[in-house]
Amino acid sequence: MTEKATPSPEAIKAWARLMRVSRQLMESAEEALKAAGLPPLAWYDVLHELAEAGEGGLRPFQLIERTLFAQYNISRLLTRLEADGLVEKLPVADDGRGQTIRIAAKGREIRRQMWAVYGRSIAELVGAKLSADELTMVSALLGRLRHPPAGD
Amino acid sequence: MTEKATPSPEAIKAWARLMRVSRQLMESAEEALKAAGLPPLAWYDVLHELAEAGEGGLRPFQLIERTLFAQYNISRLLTRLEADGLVEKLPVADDGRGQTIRIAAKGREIRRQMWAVYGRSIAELVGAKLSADELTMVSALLGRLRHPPAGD
DNA sequence: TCAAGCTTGATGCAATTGCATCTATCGTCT
DNA sequence: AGACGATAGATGCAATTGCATCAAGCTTGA
Repeated sequence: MTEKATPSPEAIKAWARLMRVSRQLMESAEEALKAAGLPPLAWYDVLHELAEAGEGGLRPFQLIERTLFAQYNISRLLTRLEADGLVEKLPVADDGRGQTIRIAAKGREIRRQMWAVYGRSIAELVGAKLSADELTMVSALLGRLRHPPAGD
Repeated sequence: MTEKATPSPEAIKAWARLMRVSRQLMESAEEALKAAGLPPLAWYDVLHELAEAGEGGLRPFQLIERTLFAQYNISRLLTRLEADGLVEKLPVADDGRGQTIRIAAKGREIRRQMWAVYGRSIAELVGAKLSADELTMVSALLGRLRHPPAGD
């Protein structure tokens, strides 16, 4: 496990699998959403975070931390979400620069509809392919690849 | 492991980890290439396939099968690669529609330079985090998520 | 208090992606 | 041969992304 310039064959294979499978799965899920006439996955990620945050909402920079999207990406995504009435932008009292984003009723509804499709994709693409123990093992191993690493 | 509309918590967690970690790792690798003044990962994928194919080259539709890129994406990528002198487009004898793409000497050289950086990323981001056995396990588990599945 | 630097979020512009469609050629069937 | 559908690859146009930069507000420190 020492740092080397040239990766082991096992590392190369794991990397290749990871890249290929994740892309394939993501595209499948994306396709299912599109087929249902629903917005793309990125919207779900944001709506999910906002739904979990509740009425207090979140600041855009918090969304950036949680979703890993780029700043300009979030900025424009929020513009679209607001234009569609899925979120509200509220001024924040103690910081004139900032704003608080709160999910709107329509946003919760769209998120619900998206989850019906997205959740089904997850169940079919992942839940149906591996046992609970195997899924837990995948999570644990992938967790150690994060930065910072975590094994939970 | 029956098909359900609502995925298990284990499936959701594994999915989330997979999406998040793969994106994070990809971005790290991409960033390393950019920092080295080298082209993006997509170029590597194509050059890699072409290098493996050897002098015979590959048809664009074969590249699509191997890399999972969209047709228009490959078409434009090849235009750029050719413009940079990394590949050659050759007419193919028995099919007037098609062409054969062959990697050029400069393409091999760029690929070599990219691998120096990319390989290091893989070694650091993956090879240094998990043992060989664990990496093999990751590959096997992810392999079962492919379509079609494979466990090798 | 006010200048200098940092943080938050937006935006102009170029490059890329996605979608739909197009052209050209091929293969097949009559 | 000729028509019809399928396949290979390119491309116009709209949407999105990435990069760099900007404007506005905050914080600190002399």
